[in-house]
Amino acid sequence: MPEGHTIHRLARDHRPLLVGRVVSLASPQGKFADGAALLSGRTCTRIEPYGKHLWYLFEGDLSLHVHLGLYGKWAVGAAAPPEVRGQLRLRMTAGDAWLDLRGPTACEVHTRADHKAVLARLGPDPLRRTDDGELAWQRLSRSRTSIGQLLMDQTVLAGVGNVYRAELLFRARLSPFTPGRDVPRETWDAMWADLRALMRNGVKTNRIVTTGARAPVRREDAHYVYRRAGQPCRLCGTEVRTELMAGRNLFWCPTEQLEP
DNA sequence: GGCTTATGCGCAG
DNA sequence: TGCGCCTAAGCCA
Repeated sequence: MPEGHTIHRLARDHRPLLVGRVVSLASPQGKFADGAALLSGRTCTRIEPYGKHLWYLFEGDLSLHVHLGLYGKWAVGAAAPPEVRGQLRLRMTAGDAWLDLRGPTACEVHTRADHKAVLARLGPDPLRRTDDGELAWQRLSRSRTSIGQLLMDQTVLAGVGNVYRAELLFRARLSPFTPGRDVPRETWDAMWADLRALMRNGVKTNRIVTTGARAPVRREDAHYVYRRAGQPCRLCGTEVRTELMAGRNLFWCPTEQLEP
């Protein structure tokens, strides 16, 4: 489930397998053959997540840039890697570990300049301790675009996807259709703080749970509104609604979530 | 086993 | 605005 928390979790899980080690790269599918050859045999120095992007830095100022998109997935294991089958974009091996990447939107070699260029167009990432919501506020508080769309705009905020969007707005009791510039400052401050807490919990548990349900959380108890169209709102019983907003399914409760 | 759906995003038009 | 990427889980039979 690749929203920002997934990417930060992957970084955390992959670091002990790769950082400080010589890594071999291959692209059985062939689509990344040149890049794999270029990076193979180098030592991985650092793994850096930012929003939904992930960089594996190697010596020589080159990095592997991965964006999972909607379908991308990593599989990881120790000892003998499984027999290659299907479309395997990238296999990395280091020591005992193997890491297989399938279906990513982006898997490419970045120079330091490429890396910087991507970072330059991303908004603050709630999962980065030193980032703060001020930059996002400057953008959204001047925009007539709906808060529902702004939250998904990676140049405003990095790492939020469709699940966090829907759940954050519900928890703030804010209508997704509210123009950015009509969002009260204190509402935004509370949303930023809430988002940080939600996403940190997402990294820890490797899933998105926003209802405060206690573990073990059943899938149907994990969210307030996301993918609950037609079901009763957990607070007021009103049917949760859905509608396409900028090509993505939006979910909200029309009773609980009002414009300010 | 087949069909539907999806947490993303760049591109054509 | 709609399509294509390309994968896997969830659902049905």
